[in-house]
Amino acid sequence: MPELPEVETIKRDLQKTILGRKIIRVCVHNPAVIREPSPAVFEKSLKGLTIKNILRRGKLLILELSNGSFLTIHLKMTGQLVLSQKLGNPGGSENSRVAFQLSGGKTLNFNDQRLFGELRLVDAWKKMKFIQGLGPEPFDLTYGGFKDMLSKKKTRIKPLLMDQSFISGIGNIYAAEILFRAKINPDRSAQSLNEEEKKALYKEIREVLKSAIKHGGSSIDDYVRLSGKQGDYVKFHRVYGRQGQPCFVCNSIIKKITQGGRGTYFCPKCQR
DNA sequence: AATGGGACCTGCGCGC
DNA sequence: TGCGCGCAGGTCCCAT
Repeated sequence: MPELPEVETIKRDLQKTILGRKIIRVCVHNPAVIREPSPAVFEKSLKGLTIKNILRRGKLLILELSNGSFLTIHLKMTGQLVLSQKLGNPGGSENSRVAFQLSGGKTLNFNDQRLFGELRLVDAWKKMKFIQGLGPEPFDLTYGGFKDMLSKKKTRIKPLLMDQSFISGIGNIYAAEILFRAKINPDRSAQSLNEEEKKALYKEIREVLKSAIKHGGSSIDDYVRLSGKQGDYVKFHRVYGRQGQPCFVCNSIIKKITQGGRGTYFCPKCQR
């Protein structure tokens, strides 16, 4: 599911709504999503703690708690965080897997149809293996640094943009949208890009992600914001999911190919 | 180093 | 109507 813009949107939604609230009770409806510690310890340890801060690193959400520990949430493909007035129904259509009952009468539900999602309660999030394997945040990168990173890579540019150890936060939707706007064919090798193309890629990474955050992310399938409402960025998509339809720029037919087992959408005329 | 495939799961849409 | 197949915003692990 969510890539950087969606996770950032949820982070900002959480900051506006649950900072300073206390966790009254935790109900684990499906223990599969609790990766550490055991579900019973997870429930017990969180009870009574206050939410002090909300952070994001790559596609990972991090909730800082009043005793110095951290609740980390990875939504993977179908995870959702939804704040509601009442407890989520574990058998309901929203697939509530964990419910956090908060002070002030609201409940934060972690929903996840496919159970790929991962919740962890840890002492030091920066030491997590997942975090240590992450490449730089897109907005922290300088153009010079990005250029150097690209020049060392022989791999194809689209899978590379999705490689979290190369740059963190970009997934399948935004890799496609960024490459379309930068006019780069997804099959090109990273080191084959010329200066102008590298500049365009750097610029579009920032602009596409920034715009997607501004519009609350892309609601394809399951993604919703904390309120349960959809993000509005899909209307700005130019290629993702548009195979067989005409390019908005040149009217050519948008193609779909497979790269690294993932669908890749692009305009064969605009992207060279 | 790079790439492909499968695994983890559930549910949807499609063709027959 | 029903069944089987392919597919899905992610990541990890193994084989070549």
